[in-house]
Amino acid sequence: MTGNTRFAASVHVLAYLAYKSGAQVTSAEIASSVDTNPVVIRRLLSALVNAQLVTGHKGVGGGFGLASAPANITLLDIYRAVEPQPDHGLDRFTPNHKCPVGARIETILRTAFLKAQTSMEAELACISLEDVHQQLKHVCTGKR
Amino acid sequence: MTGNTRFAASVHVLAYLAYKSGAQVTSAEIASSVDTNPVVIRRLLSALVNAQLVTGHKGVGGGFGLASAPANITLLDIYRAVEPQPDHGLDRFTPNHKCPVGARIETILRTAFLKAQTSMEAELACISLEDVHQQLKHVCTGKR
DNA sequence: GATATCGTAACAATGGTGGTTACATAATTT
DNA sequence: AAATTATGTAACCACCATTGTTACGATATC
Repeated sequence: MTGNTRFAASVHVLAYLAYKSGAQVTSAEIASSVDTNPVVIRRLLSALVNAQLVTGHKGVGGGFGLASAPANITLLDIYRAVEPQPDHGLDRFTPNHKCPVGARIETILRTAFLKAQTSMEAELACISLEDVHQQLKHVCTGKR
Repeated sequence: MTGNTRFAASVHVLAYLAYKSGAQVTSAEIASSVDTNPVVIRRLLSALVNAQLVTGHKGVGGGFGLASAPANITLLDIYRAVEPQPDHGLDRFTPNHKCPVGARIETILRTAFLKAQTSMEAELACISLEDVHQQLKHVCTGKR
């Protein structure tokens, strides 16, 4: 186990919206696809609406839909919408500054982590929701 | 906050061993530099010994030392020694397989996460403990 | 006005993380 | 061999993030 399921679930949510292209989809319907509680989905959608990846409407016939074409939404957009800025534990890592190593290691680690993070994000930026949508249609899972 | 402090602390530990080049260093001394409990340090060192990055010796005059030259140890080696294989929450993410999206999204996400992870690890592989050691000596922190 | 739906607070259950104590094991020194 | 020093690791605790759940107010449609 590592990390939370927010990013995975959010990609699922947006993939589902792409799959239902254009329609207004309720949190209950999405929750059924993700197999979780509608409130959990609405929490994610709240962040996604905030990031302007999704639009939501209340009331009868309401629900959620993509705010942009799938080709214009990358996994990095989704990642940034629902994940806090990762720090690899640096905020809880408080070495002894009286030690020459402890005094300087944080700066060095910060630089290294930033490089790693930037590289990972660049990879996520290369994958669009449209790519995911295409794979959804063509991937043969070989399961069941 | 994101993630644990094991990787950051482990890099600190190895940087400290590089700093004390060759000497046998006790877990208590390292703990003082990291500002934590010696048992926490020994837990990390246990993993690092297992990964053959460090050697340890019991008894009077015992302690720990690097198993290789700093130039031969990369941050990726350290990362892999102390962090479990990250899955971005995929093991707890169990969508409804009766839904066409839920049935296929896991495979797609696995592929995407693997790309991102591989990219990040490649970046960590580019930084050696020797690099960190050099920075330790030259970095001007500008603090205080 | 009734109904459907979102938005969000509040709370519980679970599990990971880090700190601490305790103690067995092993190596060195005398 | 006995004392000392240090590792190795189990056990336990406190803390916090994550997720699921209930509840309920707000809002849009019919």
